[in-house]
Amino acid sequence: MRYWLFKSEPETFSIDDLRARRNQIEHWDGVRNYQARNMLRDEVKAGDQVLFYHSNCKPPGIVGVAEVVKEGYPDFTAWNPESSYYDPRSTKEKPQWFMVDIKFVEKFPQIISLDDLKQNSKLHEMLILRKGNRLSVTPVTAAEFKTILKMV
DNA sequence: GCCAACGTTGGC
DNA sequence: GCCAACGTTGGC
Repeated sequence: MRYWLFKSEPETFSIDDLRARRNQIEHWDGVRNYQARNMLRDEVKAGDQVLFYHSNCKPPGIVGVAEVVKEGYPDFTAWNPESSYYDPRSTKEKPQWFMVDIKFVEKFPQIISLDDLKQNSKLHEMLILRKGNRLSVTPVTAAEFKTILKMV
C-alpha cells in the first residue's frame, strides 16, 4: 500500500464536500498536469491512503484522510464541452486525462497547517514543503504518513 | 492582490 | 529543439 497527498482548494472541493457525497465517494477529476496524470493513471492503487490537503486558503494544510477506492480511469470531464476541465485533445478512444475515486476516511479535529508541517523535523523531505512545488498529487512515504497522523 | 516558480505553447 | 511569452498555482 502507498500513501499520497492530494491538494484541493476548499472553495472548489473540500473534505466536507467529500464527506457529504453519497457513500462519501467522489472522483478526483480535473487534474491537468502530466506528471500528476501519470501518477493517477499508473501508480495510485485501490486501498492507498490519501492525505487531503487544502490549498489557497487560510491556513493551508492537511485536513484529513481519504482512501482510494477506484484506480486510474479516464477523466470524463475532459470530454464535456460544458466543463471548465474540457480538453478537446482527449477522446474516448485516446483519453488524455485520468482520475481515481476516493472515499472519505476521517476529518482531523483541527487542521495540520503548512506551518505545523514545516516545524516538524521529520517532514523536511516532504515534497509539499519543497519550494516551488505545485503538483496536486504527490507521493508520501509511510514514515511521513505515520508522523502526520501522530500530529493530529 | 502580489509575485515567484513552474508548465505549456507556438514561432522560428 | 530552442526559448520568449503567457497562463496557472499557491503561499504570503
